[in-house]
Amino acid sequence: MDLRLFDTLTKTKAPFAPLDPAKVRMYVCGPTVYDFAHIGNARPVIVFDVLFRVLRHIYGEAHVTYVRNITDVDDKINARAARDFPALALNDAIRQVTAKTEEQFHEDVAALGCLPPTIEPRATEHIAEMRMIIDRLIATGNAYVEQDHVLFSVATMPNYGRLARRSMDEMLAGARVDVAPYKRDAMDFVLWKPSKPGEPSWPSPGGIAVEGRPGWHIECSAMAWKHLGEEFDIHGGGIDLVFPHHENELAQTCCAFHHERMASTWMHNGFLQVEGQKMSKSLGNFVTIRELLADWPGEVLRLNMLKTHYRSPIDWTVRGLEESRKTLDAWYELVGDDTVAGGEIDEAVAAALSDDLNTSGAITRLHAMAADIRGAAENEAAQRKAALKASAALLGLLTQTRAGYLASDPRKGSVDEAGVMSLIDARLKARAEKNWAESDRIRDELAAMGVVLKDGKDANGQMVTTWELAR
RNA sequence: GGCCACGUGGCGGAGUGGUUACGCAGCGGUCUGCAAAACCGUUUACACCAGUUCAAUUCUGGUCGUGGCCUCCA
Repeated sequence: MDLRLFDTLTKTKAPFAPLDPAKVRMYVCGPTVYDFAHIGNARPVIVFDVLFRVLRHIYGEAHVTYVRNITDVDDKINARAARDFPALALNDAIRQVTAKTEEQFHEDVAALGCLPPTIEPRATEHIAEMRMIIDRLIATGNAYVEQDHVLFSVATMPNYGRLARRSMDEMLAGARVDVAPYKRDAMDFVLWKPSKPGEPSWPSPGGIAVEGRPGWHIECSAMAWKHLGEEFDIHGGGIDLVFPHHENELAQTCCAFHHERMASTWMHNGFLQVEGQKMSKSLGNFVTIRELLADWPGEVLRLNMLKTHYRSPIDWTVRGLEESRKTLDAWYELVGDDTVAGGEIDEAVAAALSDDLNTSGAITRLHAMAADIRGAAENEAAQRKAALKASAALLGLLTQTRAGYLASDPRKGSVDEAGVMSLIDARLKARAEKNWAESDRIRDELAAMGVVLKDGKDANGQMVTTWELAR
């Protein structure tokens, strides 16, 4: 399985060769924990979960380290803490906000079928590493102290702008940033800044007397360095992070450790729109994972996300979700609960995923595999079901039992199952007596409850009626 | 304003210099007491205009449209 990945830095798809195949290392920028994650936040989590699974498949579970950080130092967190816990001291309030939000995030992404990362570091636990990197940058002349701030001097980094593919002139031409008085150059960015009274603060680097807190970009440089080293294999995140966040991380890490590269491959997922419009609170189409999970099984959200290639923009629509649910309903009905374990992963599925995570290509192949099960003899069908499950699992799909999947459908709770079953029995009885009027009346009654009947025959030719919720 | 990405049939969405993507929906059929489900079959495409080529949806240029970044938003 030859993995090829698209690298944002070179804008080309290239064969992936880990620095050390015994220790494949990936870093993905995680959430800032101040509120429920929205469906746009879910995209990188799901996309890089698929990559994590593919890497584990190729190199072995023990040989892949996936680091996804939690940003728990941030102005928005401070604001939220002050708003929600006015009675507490700010630092205690912040802990309340970050602990609660982190737990919600973990619940949400687990429902989306995402594996926990190998390591999930918190920014607040890596202040010492940030100070160390900042002091190194000051020592090398890449950073300077001004009015109790530490700033990165962009002019000292000849390649600055290469990830975002823009020159300094271009950036200045389009800049709408106010140049702060402590900046020597308009493009310089903050590594460390003084804390306001009551805000979280730590002893500052660079010999600054007052306490302060880190800038955003330095957090990721520090956490990636601590857990993955000076150079590692894959750095991922949303495309909006390319500039300035990743550009600045790259500058910090490369200058501090004297490397040309930070990560061998930079990967960025595309943006998500909702019903054809950009998601924003003012448009009222801001949709959280939690809200979607109230209407759809988590796995439906996952499949819906993976139908589109990760670099393409995706339009998140109810119509698309309905289609995704229909597909999963059918697949789960097909494989059932009695699938034998240890199925072989289909080569075409693996090949599609190794081609820069072509998830739609892989899903196409899953459809074909499902069709093959329908036509197969019973003993062969069992094998093919196992293969379908094993192959889908590489995308984190069909990882549950059918019962587990059905139970994850929030609509299920709205129906009285025992009542439905007794109505079905009554209808079968009426049918046996050829009382079609009564049979149809019961069918209509169930339909009014949103229950659709499916008549079939079992192996002995006996009439069997199953039901599902209206689509 | 500067930089960048993308535009495939009713919808979603791969891919390719010349051959059916696939899924959903629709339509026809089998089955059924009638339906539904299932199964079989099937219509519709490559934004626009030029250029390169024997041949372009696929390469090049332009136009229009959509989206992203430049405002610590994935």
